[in-house]
Amino acid sequence: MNKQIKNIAVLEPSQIVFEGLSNVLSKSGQQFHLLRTDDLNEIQNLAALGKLELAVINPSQIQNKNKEFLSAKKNHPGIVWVALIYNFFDQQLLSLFDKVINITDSGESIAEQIKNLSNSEIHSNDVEHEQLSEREIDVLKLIVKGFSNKEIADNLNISIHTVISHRKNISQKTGIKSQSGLTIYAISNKIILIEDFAK
Amino acid sequence: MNKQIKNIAVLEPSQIVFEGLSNVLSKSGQQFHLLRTDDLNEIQNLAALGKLELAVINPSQIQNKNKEFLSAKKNHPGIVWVALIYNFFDQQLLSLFDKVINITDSGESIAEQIKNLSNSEIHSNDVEHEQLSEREIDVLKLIVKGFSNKEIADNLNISIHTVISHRKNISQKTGIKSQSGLTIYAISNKIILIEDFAK
DNA sequence: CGTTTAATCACCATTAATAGGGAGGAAAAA
DNA sequence: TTTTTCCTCCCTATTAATGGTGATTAAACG
Repeated sequence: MNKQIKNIAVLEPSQIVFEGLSNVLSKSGQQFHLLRTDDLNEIQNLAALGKLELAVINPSQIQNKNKEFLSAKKNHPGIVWVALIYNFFDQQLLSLFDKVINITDSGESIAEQIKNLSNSEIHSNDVEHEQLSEREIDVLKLIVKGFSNKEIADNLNISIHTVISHRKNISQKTGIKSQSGLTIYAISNKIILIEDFAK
Repeated sequence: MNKQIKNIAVLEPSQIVFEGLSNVLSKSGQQFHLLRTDDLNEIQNLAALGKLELAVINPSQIQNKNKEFLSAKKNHPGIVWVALIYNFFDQQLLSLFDKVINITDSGESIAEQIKNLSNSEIHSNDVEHEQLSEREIDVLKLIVKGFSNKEIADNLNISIHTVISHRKNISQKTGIKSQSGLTIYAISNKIILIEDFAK
């Protein structure tokens, strides 16, 4: 088993999670060097300096930055990209990662999973995530809030036909037809926050 | 400022979160003694021994155990009940707690919030939640999955009229008419799990 | 300077959902 | 035992959403 120090970039907004991860990994018998980062660019800079083997990322931090993330992956194929999740995320987003680790797994399990990740034999299926346009997101937000097409039209000061057009495009792009599916899509993609509803 | 050791019971399934919290609190300048627990009973046992001042709880651990939780609160009025959240929770569930802390807050902020919590001047509003009937929940689950009334009827082997009736009652009871609202209601109340969608 | 994308608007036909109105039976609570 | 709740079913209108096809304009990309 590889006993070298592994350098890991961590993109995670919660200090608690970062420190917990650090603790858990330090007990694993392998040495890790964790670097806390604030964005993808920082990870890319670290990667450019070499010796970075893993990037552990909270997927919320790359949301709506798919292209950026994909290009980072392309530019640094030696890195294993790990999603550390403690929330609901869209499957398409998670599929961009080489590995998904859940925060509720036991410490040993997490350490084991990270230990065993090597930068070989990783191949990901880069699904191009079709982005919604600004206007489509406007409409989606209102759909999710339960507004009718008419209400959405009034709200955005456009014709109901336009709203319907946008809806069609949203359905086509996402492959989701039901309002509930769109709601879940919107929650998963942080287009809306569920807290807004629990007012 | 109080410089005594504070005993805190922590009900949190994620080891990472527990250890991160422990780290963050240890840097606060006040001494805390964290006891990791697996369920409410354990917290009550600790409370019975006295000297327990705070309980930090992941609300998912008391979901569907509202009565148990309320009785624990009643039995141990000296304890401050804190929700530590890193997920979406129903506002009514969170309102059972004396304080809600978000995991994405900075370490200093979290430590500060916990330091400043005293077991005085805490009062909560215990809201009774109107329950949906079994059958209504069956229907709601299918609504949220995006099924049409016809599909729901076929699925449950009842007439479409019955489905519509149930929908009427659900709307009346919850005050929610839109599919998206119901979806969020169902997610918040764990009637459905969002993971089921990300198949 | 074309090409593409986004945003806007339109019509038509079909299907689905909502908002009212009831009604009967079974089971549980008062 | 009366009352209430739940589950089941039905009807009539009205409103909303979907699917398809198309068109115009403006901005952005190359």
